[in-house]
Amino acid sequence: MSILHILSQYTIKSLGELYPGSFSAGDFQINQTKPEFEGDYTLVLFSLVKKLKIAPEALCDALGRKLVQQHPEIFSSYNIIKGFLNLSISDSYWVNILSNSVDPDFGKSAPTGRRVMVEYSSPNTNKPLHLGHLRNNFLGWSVAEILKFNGNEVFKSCIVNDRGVHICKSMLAWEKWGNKETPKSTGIKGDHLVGDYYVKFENALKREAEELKQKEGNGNFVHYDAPTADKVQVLSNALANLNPTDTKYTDKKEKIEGELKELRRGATPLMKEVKQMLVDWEAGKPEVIALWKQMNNWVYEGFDVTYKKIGTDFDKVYYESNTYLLGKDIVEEGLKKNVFFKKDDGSVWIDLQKEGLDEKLVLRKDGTSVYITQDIGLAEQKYREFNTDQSIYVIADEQNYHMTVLKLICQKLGLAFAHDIFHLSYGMVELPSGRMKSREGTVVDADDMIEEMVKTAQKHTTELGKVNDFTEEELSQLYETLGIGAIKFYLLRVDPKKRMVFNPEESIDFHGFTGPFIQYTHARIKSILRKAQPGGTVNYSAALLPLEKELLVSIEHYPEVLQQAAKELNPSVLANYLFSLAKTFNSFYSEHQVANAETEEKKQLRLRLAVSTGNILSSGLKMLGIRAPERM
RNA sequence: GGUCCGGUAGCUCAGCUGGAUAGAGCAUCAGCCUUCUAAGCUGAGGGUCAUUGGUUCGAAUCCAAUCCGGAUCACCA
Repeated sequence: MSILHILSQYTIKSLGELYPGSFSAGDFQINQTKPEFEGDYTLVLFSLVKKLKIAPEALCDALGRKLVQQHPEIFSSYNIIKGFLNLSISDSYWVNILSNSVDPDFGKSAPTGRRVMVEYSSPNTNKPLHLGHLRNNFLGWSVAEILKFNGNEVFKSCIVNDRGVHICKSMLAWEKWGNKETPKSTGIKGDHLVGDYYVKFENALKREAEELKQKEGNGNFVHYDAPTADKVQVLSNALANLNPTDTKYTDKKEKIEGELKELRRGATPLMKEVKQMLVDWEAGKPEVIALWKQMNNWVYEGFDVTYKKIGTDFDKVYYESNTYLLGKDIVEEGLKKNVFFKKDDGSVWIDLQKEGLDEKLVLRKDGTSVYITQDIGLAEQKYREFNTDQSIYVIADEQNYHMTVLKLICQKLGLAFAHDIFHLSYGMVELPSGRMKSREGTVVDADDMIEEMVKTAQKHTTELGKVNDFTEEELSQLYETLGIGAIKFYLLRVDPKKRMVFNPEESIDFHGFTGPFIQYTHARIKSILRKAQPGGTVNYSAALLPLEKELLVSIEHYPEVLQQAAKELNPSVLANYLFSLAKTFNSFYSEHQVANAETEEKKQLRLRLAVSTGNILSSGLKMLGIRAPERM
């Protein structure tokens, strides 16, 4: 049990003995005492002052006295400043926690039997992974590991978006301009090769759309079918009638121009070909299917290399080409139960206006399903296959609306798992110059990023020359450990919910609040432990020095941090803690000798501090997907 | 326009279930390697916690309004 729990329980008990009525943890607050005051933990009791009609000082004094009196093994003394009750925890309590914390599994919870699925990564197969995908992968993987450590049975899953217009774009471009080149013939990684054709397609599409714009300037609109031509007409008129003095003029103009642009793109010969290709794919046309399989396989080979490097793994992989028809039968049932309704044209909708949302389409008028329909189906299938208590979706916050709707629909359908759907929504990664846009070529490629970080690790390591005796194999291992550790930590140290700015210069820094800083601390500890190992027993009688105690307090806090990280599904809580622990250790290390301590007693204590800190750093980093090197 | 999210040091971020004088890292400046790894340590400067009002013993934290930024509101995925 943690000191916070103990404190809380004893406080409740003592209050009950001192005053009439019953008390709960909500009646007071426990904070770590500010360094400028004496004490370890501070009880904030102001909310009880009114309830008990007693002066803060008197309350603090009565409670402080009682706590120290009844539990001298825990509380050594107390003091009162401005109505805050500062409690000092006895050194023996702190020293005693070492018997638990030297265990490599310190902080691990017993199995709870709770089953959780974490869906993450979920890439499209038309282009290589970029920085945003890395945040998703690291987050999902880490959350899964944190949940495991907290006693949950976890299943990592992934839905591969392996079909659709975007893939057809790459396919068509390769067919047209590819000259049958392959990853092998070009030496280009498969996912990058396919991505290159996606870019080629987009560029060609842009040119065709530009040509259409020229034609439209000359009054030629024959490339549109009748209904689209009408729409274009309406929009063009609206554009012409905009009042330039309107405060929202530029907004409105951009919006209309955007819509016109989309219509124009849709009317290009290339888009028409792509749409035909998609129809052919759905019809199972052999040569289209063959091409699709071939190009997807190239992508998978590329992804495998990247996934292996960054340590991404799954217990279950779903493919959209297998699941895109799911959900239709659920919609049919829902229609019978009047959860959905059918419009005159045959399309099926759900009305979410009571929930403050809009009407949402679930089946097109031609009876085909849309994204959300598949998602309902897949959610149902996952539940059936894994019998989960919770299903977490790691998806960027641009899909907040979609995920709200998904959950709501499942609830309205009365599906058993509906309530257990949780959208772990994370913010997008931006560059100092703004948002990454694949169409404008401002995306940071994941493979490039990793390579650069590994090279930076190599550069630093070589300059410092501390591991010159390593073999080539050991060295390249170390470079990856450090480079990938740096980027993982960089992306995980920020609250997932918040969007974050990726600063290329800052990210390659290996000093300060970084992965390598923590890895370095771990290596230092291992270096000490190669010289001496704890032995005998800790029979500590001298007073703890400030930095010894600070370390112990931090070590004691670890299980609590893990619980919080699991509860909030937030690895940044862990990342911040590990940094703080490492920092404390480094201060301690620079002040005090461990292996050559002043006395044997101190040596034994400090060796255990080193062992415990090393364990926590290594186990914590592991849950962030970061390896802790023995030497660096 | 509706809905949702955010605004804390020059930059990137903690702190947000209300508590004492708001913290880190980077950057800047000044120190520390004959002692277990200096990818480290110690110190200094740097703040109208977007603005205004409210709630109360107490507000960066809660509420309201305003300003600024972002996301989203497809028979796309």
